[in-house]
Amino acid sequence: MKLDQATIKDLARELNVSSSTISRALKDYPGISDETKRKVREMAEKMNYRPNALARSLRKSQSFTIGVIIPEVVHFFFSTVISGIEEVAFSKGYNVILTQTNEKVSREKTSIDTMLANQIDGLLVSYSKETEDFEHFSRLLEKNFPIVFFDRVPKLENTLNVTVDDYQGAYAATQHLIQQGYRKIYHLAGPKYLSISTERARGYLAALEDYGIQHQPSWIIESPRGNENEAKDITTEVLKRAVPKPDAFFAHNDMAAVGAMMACRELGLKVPDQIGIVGFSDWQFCTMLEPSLSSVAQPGFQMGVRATELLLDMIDKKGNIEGPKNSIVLETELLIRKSSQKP
Amino acid sequence: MKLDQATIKDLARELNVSSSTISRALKDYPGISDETKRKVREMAEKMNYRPNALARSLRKSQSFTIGVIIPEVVHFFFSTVISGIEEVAFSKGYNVILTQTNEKVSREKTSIDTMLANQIDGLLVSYSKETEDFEHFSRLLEKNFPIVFFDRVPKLENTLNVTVDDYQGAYAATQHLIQQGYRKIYHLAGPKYLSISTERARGYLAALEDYGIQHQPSWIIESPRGNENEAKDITTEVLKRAVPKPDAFFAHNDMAAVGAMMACRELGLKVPDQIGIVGFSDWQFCTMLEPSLSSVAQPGFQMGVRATELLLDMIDKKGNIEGPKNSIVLETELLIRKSSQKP
DNA sequence: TTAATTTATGCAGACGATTGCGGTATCGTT
DNA sequence: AACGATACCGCAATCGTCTGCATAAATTAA
Repeated sequence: MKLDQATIKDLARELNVSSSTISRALKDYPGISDETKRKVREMAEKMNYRPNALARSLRKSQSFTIGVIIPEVVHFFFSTVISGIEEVAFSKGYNVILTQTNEKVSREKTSIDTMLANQIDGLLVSYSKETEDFEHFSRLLEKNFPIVFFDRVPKLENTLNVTVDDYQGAYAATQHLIQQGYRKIYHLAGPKYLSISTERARGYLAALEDYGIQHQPSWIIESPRGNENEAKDITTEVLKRAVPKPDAFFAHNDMAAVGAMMACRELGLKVPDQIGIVGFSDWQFCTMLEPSLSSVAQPGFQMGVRATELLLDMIDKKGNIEGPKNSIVLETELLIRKSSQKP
Repeated sequence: MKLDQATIKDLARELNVSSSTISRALKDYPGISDETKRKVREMAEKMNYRPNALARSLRKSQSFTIGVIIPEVVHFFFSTVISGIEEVAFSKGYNVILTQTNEKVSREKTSIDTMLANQIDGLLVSYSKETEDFEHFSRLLEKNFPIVFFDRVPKLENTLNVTVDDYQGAYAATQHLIQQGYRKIYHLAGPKYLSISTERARGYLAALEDYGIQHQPSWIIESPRGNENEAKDITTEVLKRAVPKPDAFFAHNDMAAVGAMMACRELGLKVPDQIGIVGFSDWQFCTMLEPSLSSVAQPGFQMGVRATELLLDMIDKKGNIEGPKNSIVLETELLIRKSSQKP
């Protein structure tokens, strides 16, 4: 069970040199003869030596591991972010330890605790929907612990964030609906305390304003959980009772958009003929649906990449008094498909 | 940047006792007075002491961390497995470090290496599509290193596996199509060297045989990558040229099923009226499609749970000469939706 | 030939937590 | 008064790796 790996000491004993020599030879330090280095390397190969990362981390008090906190892996968007993160981290010799919070603050906190206990060098965070108090983050930030937030960013001063331009994405989506001739455009919004939600709502409203579309507060309907069933129920209600009757929906995510689509289908309303729909995130299934779902694509992989680059940068220049913190905002792309194009 | 955490020594200095006492007090060992324990706990609280998991792991040569290797997080199925894994692991005080191979053996190997360097106590593996040689696993298995394979299991002796009953699931799906009156049932198969693929193909064939359906080898078409575009192309070809013309498809996964559905739509063939379709895995989008896609559901969460339980069990009874190895096969469930029900 | 360098290696003490083995009080017993 | 039993606690080594400092040998300079 325990695979008794050879240690530096074993190599030392075998070659009749000190463990310091082994250590230095393996790291190709100066002051060790080429001959010795060669012998050490050969023996290491022969004995199948693998360094003990724990011991190394303990000694150097740096673990070369970063922690990643995300709400849920099932979300297509987050899974692409993960790929981006791993890509950069691995290429720079860092390990990634990942946990999902399942949208629970409690899990978020314990995860951070165990990650810290494991001496992670930095943290990438997209916090849970439940998180309204950021004390468990600010506590770390005060001590200058490297954290980069992505997608969902906290209302804190002086944090490094990587987001997409939710405002712009929402604006473009809404603008597109308007240009297609839709007028009574309702918005299926996300939870109010998530920055991404409010940004998307802002963009939506701005577009309506800019195009002089008369609207009412009741056009924004919260669909906090953002899954298709919830959205379907809500949309059905709206389609039945709301005045004026909506002729389009801009949803804060694709699941909600699908919910709206399902509601329309059940009520015999044709998409896109009678009702236009645009979602957000460009999940895989968008192109599978009939009609295919227009959506605002977010560069998940890119987000992972940029966030990790930022974080590793922070970690590297530890001593360095932090320069100007440059948060990053990535562009979105509106993908126009059938669900929002009037024939 | 470095959040100079208080160590046991700091507590010891502060309280004028030895570090051994601190260690024992915190672990509530006998032989330490209640008074001392109280003081230690208070001081630990006050100084915000967090044990250094690395040091502990090094000393105990056990890291309380398990490694998880999966092909891709984007796969709905795997993301649910992950949740099951985390659930059990966390509840038993284990950490999880996860990496995706992106279906590449090379990544698989390096991941295992760094995980071992980090002294993981065991490994949960679903290997990549590229993996045809299992030497990097058998090497570890020989040394009795705890590994549990899930979903995709290797052709090796004496391994612990957790799978779903792919054969049965495929059989049920095919049987269902037959009972609905479909006769020319083609199979969109996965890569031949994946056990899950061959099992599903076996179940499919068995059902055809049992119901006395005449069939040909050409009815099984490989769609190795298993995504919707590949499957769509393949299916289009088949629908145009194959003799006899298929009246149903049983796909080895849902993406391929969607591809088939898209092909039918483009060729003006009605699902389920003219063509019946059943997929595998029950991705989220199955219910979103029109017509909704029948699929064989796999208990991903359960699989994660059981696999982790098995693994932790192995880890616990390390010394124990292993008893009979009991692999686990979980039941699938055929979810009948519109795509396979003749009107 | 001797002193000054250079080159190659070893010693020993961290890093933080754990633990076997002892040591010192304190108290009760005979 | 002397002894053993308890109850508490400390010493020191250990896990595997790294590294500042010292040391020895080999080389060069003077």
